Order: sequence, then C-alpha cells, then structure tokens
Amino acid sequence: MPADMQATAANDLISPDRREEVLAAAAECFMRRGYEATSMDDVADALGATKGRVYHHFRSKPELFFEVFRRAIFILIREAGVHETGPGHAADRLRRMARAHILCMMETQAFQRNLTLGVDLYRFGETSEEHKATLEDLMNLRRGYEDAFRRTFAAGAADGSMKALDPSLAMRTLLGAINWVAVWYSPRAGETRAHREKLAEEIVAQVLGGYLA
Amino acid sequence: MPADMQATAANDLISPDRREEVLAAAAECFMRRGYEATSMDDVADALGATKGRVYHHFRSKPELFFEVFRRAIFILIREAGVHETGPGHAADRLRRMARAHILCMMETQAFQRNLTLGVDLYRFGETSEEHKATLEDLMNLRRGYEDAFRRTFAAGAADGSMKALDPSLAMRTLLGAINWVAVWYSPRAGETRAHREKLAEEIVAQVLGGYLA
DNA sequence: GTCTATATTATGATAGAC
DNA sequence: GTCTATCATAATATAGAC
Repeated sequence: MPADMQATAANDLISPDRREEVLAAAAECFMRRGYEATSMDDVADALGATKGRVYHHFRSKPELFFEVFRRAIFILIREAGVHETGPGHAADRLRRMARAHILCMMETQAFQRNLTLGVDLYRFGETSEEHKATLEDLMNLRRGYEDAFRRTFAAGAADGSMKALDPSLAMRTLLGAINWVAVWYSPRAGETRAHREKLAEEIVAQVLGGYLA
Repeated sequence: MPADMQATAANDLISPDRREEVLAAAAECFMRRGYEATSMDDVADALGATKGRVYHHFRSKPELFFEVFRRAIFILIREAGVHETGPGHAADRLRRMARAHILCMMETQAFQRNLTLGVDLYRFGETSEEHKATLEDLMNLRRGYEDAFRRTFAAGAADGSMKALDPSLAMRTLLGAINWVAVWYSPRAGETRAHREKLAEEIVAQVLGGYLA
C-alpha cells in the first residue's frame, strides 16, 4: 500500500471528528440564535475558522441542520429508546426511558433544542422538494422514537402497572413535560453528573406520579 | 369641531383593528417560519398588502414581534391567571388554571408559540440596548404569570389538596406538559369549542393525576 | 483542508407619490 | 393609510490560491 493511500485512510478515520467539531458548533449556534438567524460565518466564528471549513464538510446550511437533527434523534434512541425492552413492569420501563430522556435534554441540550425546530420546519416548512425527502426520513425516525412511548403506555394499561389512558395523548403530555427541560435547564457551575441524575429522578417522580395528594 | 377632526377621531377608533390585523398576520408568520426567517414582505403578503402597510403600524420588525409577545402573555393572564384567586382548594384552582391555559394554547396558538421564541431571544439574544429594556419588561410579565402557578403549588401543599413538591420544579413540569399542546395541536376541520374543552379536560386529568396505576 | 476573494440575491428600512 | 420605488447591508454559496 503506497504511503499516500495510507494517509488517505488515516484521514478518513480522522475526518469524522473534524466533521463532529463543525456539527457541535452548528448545534450551539442554532440553539442560541435559531436556524435562520445563524449565518455560516457565525458557525465558522464559533470554530475560530472561516466559512471555507464549514462548506468543506457540509454542502449547504440545510444539510448542516439536517445532520444536527439526525444526531439529536440518534442520541435519544440510543440512550432512552433502548429501555423499551427491559426488565420489570411497563411503569418501570417508562421510568427508565423518561429518566434517560431528561438526561439527554440536559447533556446534549444544543442538539435536542434543534429537534423541535426541525419539527416546525416539517409542519409548516417551505422547503425545496429535494430536502423534503430528507426531512421526511428524519420525521419517521422521530415518530419511531415516540412510538416506543406510546407502546409502553399501552403495555402499562395491559399489565396493570399504569392507568388506562389514551396512549397517544399520554405520550404527548409526558414528552411535553420532559422535552421542556431542554427549554429551561441551564447547567450550574461545578455541576456533576450525580446532580443531574438526582434532578432527573425528581422530575420523573413528579410527572409520572402526578401532583395531587 | 371641524369635519376632518371628527374623521381623525374616527380613524383613531378604527386604527387599533387595522393594527390587530397586522399583528395576527405577523403571529402566524412568526409561528410558521420563525422570527428571523419571516420577512416583512412575508407579513405583508399574508395581509394581501405591501410592506408600507406594515411599517405604517410598526416601527420595526423587533417592535412587531414584541407586540405579538406582549399580546400572548396578556391573553394568558386574563384567561388563566385570574383563576388563581377563586373558590375551592388549591388543586381545584390549579385545575381551572391549567384548563384555561390549554385552551389558550389551542385557540391562540400563533401568539402562544411566539412566547417560547421570545424567551430564547432573551436568554441568548444579541439585542440592542434599547430593545433589551422592553424585553426585560415582557419577561417580568411572564415570570409573574408563572409565579401564579408556583404559589398555587405551595398553597396546595399547605391546604393538603396536593403533594408537597418543589413548587418551582412542579411549575416547570406542569407548564411544560401544557405548553407543549401549542406544539402538537392542530385544529380539526369542523372542530367545536366543546371538542376542545373535552380535550383540555382529558389533558388536565392525565397531567395532574399522573400516569401510574 | 482551510483560506481569501467575489457573485448573487434577499432583506430591513426609508422617501415620496397618491 | 397604503403603495411604489430605492438604498444599504448582509448572507449563501462558489472559485481558486495556498
């Protein structure tokens, strides 16, 4: 194998991380200023670079956003969705799903905030025909994630660990309460993972158990 | 009194409604496309008019947005906040507040969605010094509205109608669940007020009572 | 892989006719 | 009170040097 081919192979391995840097900077900018208000120069500034670098990794601003969006869902599925299949009653599984979801809202806030943004783009979106297909795929991923909650609510009614509620509505009110964490949460100075886990469990207890005496 | 002065007085009385039209169109556009993505031409198009009309009623785009924001809070305070003082236990009052809040999310969705938008502008916003003061006022109005929920949670712990929870956290999880209604709700064709009231009550029951058996 | 131009287009805001 | 220009600016995206 020639030396330059080896270098190319090495670059292929490194390249994802460079991409990752751009992606993280973009997520942060999109969260702070919103999608439209964020210019490619803003993203470049956040990297301490110029537009050239951003455009080298992502063809366009929409594609950059779509990647942020995709990453946000993948994180949720990997961290929270997996708990759908697990030990215990449906209520126990839902508790673990909600707890993990909340931790994602706190620890990957920048990515998660953009998930809501993308949903609006889809609902009202005046997007090009080309991007519409991509967006459709992403929305299906998200719907799949939501379905895990819907199914768990139905399972809870079946195994008696939860009330018999409309699963779709329950999914929406529960996800609303815990998605909102990404809206108000701000990390405190010197905050530890244990701190966040305690907060997450307090939220889960309030939301699943209700507020009434 | 000369005839033209009378005409001016009449115009003063009519003028608020014309302003209102612009405001409603702006709220709709801001909701659909977001604040930055919405151009003044978009707002004008939604009115079937040109920019001239928009700029006649509002000095600038930020001022237009601030008015949408202010309207959103006023509606919430008038419709839901008033139920803080009312008959019954704290749990009953909270139920009425939540129910009214949800109906606002459904019936003035365009305005309410922009409330969240404005909060972000405040948190991360790079706004001019002049607009910062206006935004500060609006945030205080919103904080005051949230305080009504905080106080009611505390009252519920005191009068025994509700669990003894951290009132600030409870306010956030509850408002999260019911604010989210504005995100997913879409009016059905031929939907009546009674329909929405039934949905609102189902949501209140789920959220206040929790999901566990 | 990153930079420095640069082309092209769209937007916020204003001036002045009607 | 609304319209038709028009200006100034800023942003997306590209081309080409290094």
